[in-house]
Amino acid sequence: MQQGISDGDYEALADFRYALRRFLRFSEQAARRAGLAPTQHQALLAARGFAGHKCITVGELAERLQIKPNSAVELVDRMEKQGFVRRQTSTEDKRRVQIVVTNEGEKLLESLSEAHKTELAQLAPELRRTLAMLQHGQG
Amino acid sequence: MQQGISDGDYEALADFRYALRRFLRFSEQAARRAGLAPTQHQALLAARGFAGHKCITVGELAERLQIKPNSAVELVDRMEKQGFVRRQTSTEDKRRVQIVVTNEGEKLLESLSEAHKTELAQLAPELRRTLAMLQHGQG
DNA sequence: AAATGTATATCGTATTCCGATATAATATAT
DNA sequence: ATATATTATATCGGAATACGATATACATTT
Repeated sequence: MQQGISDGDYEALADFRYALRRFLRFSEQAARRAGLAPTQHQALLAARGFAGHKCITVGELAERLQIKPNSAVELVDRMEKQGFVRRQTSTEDKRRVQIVVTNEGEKLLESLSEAHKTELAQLAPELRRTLAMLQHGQG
Repeated sequence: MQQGISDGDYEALADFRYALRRFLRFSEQAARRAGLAPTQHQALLAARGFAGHKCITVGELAERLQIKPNSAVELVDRMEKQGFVRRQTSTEDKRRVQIVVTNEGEKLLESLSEAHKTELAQLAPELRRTLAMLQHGQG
């Protein structure tokens, strides 16, 4: 069989999506409880977790969040207004704007990240299971 | 250390989110190309992949998509209008409304599911890697 | 049969992403 | 060096969709 979708495949795909949705919903609610819009949380994480501690730029943020650059601009607007990040125009290339996470932002992110690490430990088995089901069938 | 978030944890969490975002974006675009809103695609999948071939109800759909029941109602409204599903009030409990996928819906879902199976085969290693990084550190 | 509970439906609202467009800075070509 | 093209960010109006509050129909309990 070169492709072809079986009942088991549909079920695995559906279960995988369900596990993802639960994770994303947990994440949304945790962020909201912390006073952050979900995407703001993800932006803080993208900034803080950007490889090698370089400051992320607006464009790079857009890529990491898979949104359009103009949407990233608006996202940073909102976060800056609430004091979670600061803008800093790059000295090398003055078109670029780097995003600096404030102490307040950092604090929120740390607490959220602990919760996420815990939650992911719970959900990882189900994610792995459904992925494996898709690839090796039978479950 | 009983918890505590390291640089590596932030990076793993961020990379995991990035992989998820890319998958979700792929999925969105594939659905849109097929003429489906992303959530409609996921609803079709949830209906078709619902364990044991029972017809999914509006409320169960809401649970599988992790949205509120009234949002599921609206989603089904839109899908019904476009001819991807039909409503069928349950005979056992006339409060419940079962969602029947039409041939057209089924056809779209099959083609999308093949694409998703392929794409997930690509992305699974990165998902597994970032999950493992979070739990066993060192990458 | 009255009261309580559950499943779906309706409607106005809010959030956020996007496309189109503008502006500033840099890179390239002549 | 200067005109042109490209890249990065910003602005704004519009569209989609999920939500809360509320309504209705059916079912269950007492």
